[in-house]
Amino acid sequence: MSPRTRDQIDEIRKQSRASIQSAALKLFARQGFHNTSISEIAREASVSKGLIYNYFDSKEALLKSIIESAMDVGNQLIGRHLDPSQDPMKSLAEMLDEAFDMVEENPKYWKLMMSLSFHQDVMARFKDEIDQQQIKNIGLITGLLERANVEEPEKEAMLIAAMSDGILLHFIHIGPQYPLSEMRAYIKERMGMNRI
Amino acid sequence: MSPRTRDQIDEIRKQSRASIQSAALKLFARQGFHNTSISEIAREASVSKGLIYNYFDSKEALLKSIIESAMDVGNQLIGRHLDPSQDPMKSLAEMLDEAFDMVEENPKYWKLMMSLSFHQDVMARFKDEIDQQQIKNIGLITGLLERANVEEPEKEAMLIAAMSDGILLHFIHIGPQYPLSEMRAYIKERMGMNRI
Amino acid sequence: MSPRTRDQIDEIRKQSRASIQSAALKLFARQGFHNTSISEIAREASVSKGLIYNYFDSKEALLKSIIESAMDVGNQLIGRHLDPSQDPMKSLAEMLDEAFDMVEENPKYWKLMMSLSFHQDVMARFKDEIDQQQIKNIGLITGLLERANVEEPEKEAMLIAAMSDGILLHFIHIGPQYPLSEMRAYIKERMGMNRI
Amino acid sequence: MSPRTRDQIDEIRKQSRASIQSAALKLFARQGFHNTSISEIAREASVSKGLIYNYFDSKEALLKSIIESAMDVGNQLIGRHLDPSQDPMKSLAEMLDEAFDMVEENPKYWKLMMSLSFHQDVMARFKDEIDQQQIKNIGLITGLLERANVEEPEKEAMLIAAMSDGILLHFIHIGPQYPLSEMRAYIKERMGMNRI
DNA sequence: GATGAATGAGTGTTCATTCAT
DNA sequence: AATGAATGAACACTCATTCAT
Repeated sequence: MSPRTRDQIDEIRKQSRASIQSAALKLFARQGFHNTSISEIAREASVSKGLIYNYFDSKEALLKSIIESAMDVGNQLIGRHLDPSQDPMKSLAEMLDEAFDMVEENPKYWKLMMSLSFHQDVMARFKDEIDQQQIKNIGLITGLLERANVEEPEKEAMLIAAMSDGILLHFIHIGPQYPLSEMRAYIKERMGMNRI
Repeated sequence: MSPRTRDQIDEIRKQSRASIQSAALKLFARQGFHNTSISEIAREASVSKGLIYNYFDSKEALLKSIIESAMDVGNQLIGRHLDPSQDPMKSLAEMLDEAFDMVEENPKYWKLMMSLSFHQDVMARFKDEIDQQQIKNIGLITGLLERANVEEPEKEAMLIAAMSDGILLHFIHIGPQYPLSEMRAYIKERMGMNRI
Repeated sequence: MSPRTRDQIDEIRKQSRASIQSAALKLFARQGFHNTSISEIAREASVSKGLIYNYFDSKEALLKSIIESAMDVGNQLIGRHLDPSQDPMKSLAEMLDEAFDMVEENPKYWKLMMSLSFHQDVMARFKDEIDQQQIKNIGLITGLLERANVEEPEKEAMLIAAMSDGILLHFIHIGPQYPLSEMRAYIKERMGMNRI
Repeated sequence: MSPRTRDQIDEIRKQSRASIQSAALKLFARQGFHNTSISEIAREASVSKGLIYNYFDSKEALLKSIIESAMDVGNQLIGRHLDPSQDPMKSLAEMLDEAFDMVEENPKYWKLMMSLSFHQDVMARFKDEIDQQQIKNIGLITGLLERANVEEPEKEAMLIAAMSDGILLHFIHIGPQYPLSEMRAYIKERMGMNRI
């Protein structure tokens, strides 16, 4: 009956926060943000409605915390494939592989993120960051293609980016019956990433 | 003194319907279906709330009418270029041209539709219908590519579809500075539609 | 093409008014006042919504016109059975018969009227009149029973009134399978109106 | 600091529920179901609109709960007086006494319920249930009268039921100056319940 | 006399948020 | 740290009523 230590309290807080975020993500991804109520989240997390407001200022703040604590994942993909000592087409292929793997492993999450990227109200402060990342990606790919002596490196880069996003888009919309692996292989062959 | 003629009434109805649909599309695309209220649509269309229900049974019926219109446009576009007496790659090139023309001529509309397609709260209701159309369209393009003796006609068809949607997606995010015309030309060259 | 004569116009007006009232009564009786919309009445009368307002100031005024143009029917029943030269129990029996006949012939109408008699908002100005009529009826029956040397004429009058209204009430609530005729015969026998 | 105990919560819920039901009954009876808004009920119960939906799924569910409560009371009243070892006419007299007592002790409540029973918009929803109960009750009284060797037990049962409801109806219309006690005594005498 | 497009106040219902405990 | 009763603004939708024709 002695009071909990600070460490115990911190641990409890951390777990409560996490289980709320997890329940919210699950529901947001399944049924959208506006179509998910705080009551549902509370029920899913086996927690009272009131408790959610102990940890998050509002439903929107809860969403933002989810986005923020996961945005890094995407950001880190980029830097991992800049090794100038490696064959550029191989780098490109690996980058593509990793992106496809990520989406394939957690399609619901990326569906949610894509869907959210069109909500101006919620995403206002993230849109810029996302656009930046997009432009940076194109630039990076262009650089790789230049090193590979491709003829129109920028257009090719944009085409590869559009193709990849288009395929992921279709995968996200159509779901697991979309032949993601085959398309991944086909795009690499078709765009000359298998030269080695 | 006498009531309006049927023709007058029909004209009035047609215009009211259209302006409501247009306002609704604009708002649905900008802020999502669940996050757009009938009041907002009414205000945007400069019309009373009640009038919307003279023309559409429900908010959802209004949405459906918008989506069905867009699907019709897409369906007709493809149908116009299936003439079996013509060179299939030429048909494909014309199809692509017309699609890009449409987007270039009315970018706002297609921006809205594309944006709308990411709102899963919206698309859940129409997923089946849309999937059907997607499959049919892929099938038609696959048919053209078979006639053109392309090696992997189905994968190539899916790649072309993904590419088009990917370009459109980027156009939407990046805006008017996206080199849409150049990409159109590059695609046709890169995908072998300039053989003739 | 000559303008209609005044007589023709009057005839048209009269018929339009009547068909609106008739449609309204039908619907009010079937589904209640608040649950019947002007649109439904217009449809039932094969008339435009606007036309109803040419003839009646409001939905409530339409209801009042229906009640007023029919209230007389009930009021007239009373006076017809006061002939002091007739055996009082026979008068009573006849009065009862006529009341039962009326309700049996048009149960829906009387159901509506009873139902309305409890709506203070609509019936405010009719309630008093109806209550008056009730009290007058009791007084009249008491008089008849005194002439017939019944022991407790006022209580007996109130009992007969309560019985009659109770039976009609049950008939109205339960509908055509209620054995109205048998009950009518039984009450007359049980209350001594068959002495003759 | 700690959340309320379950007992405290149960007590709060019970009281809130009851005050909403009470306010609703009052208004439904006075002005009908369709003509009473949830806002009015909330105002009458000094409670927010939203709270009503914490306790009742819909306006109709609220109505149903009110009617079912009243039907329970009626059902239990009859059940209490069916002891087969007792003189049946005495049972009947006691039943009647208790019913009149109930009305006399809480005239407002029964006034409301009776008034409610005339709103066909309300009763349509419960007609079947109520008819069932009515038939069952008539059957039970008929049984008592058979045991008492009354000549036409079923008609007599229906007459007693009609009489009771008729008296209640008059009591409601005429108000407190209606001689309820005298009528009760007179009925029992007149219908042969004082044989003992 | 007659029409029906248009209005907007009002309805039942939902839900993010607050707060006493 | 945690609860859930309570709130009230917002929502989708209905409908009596108006008015230009």
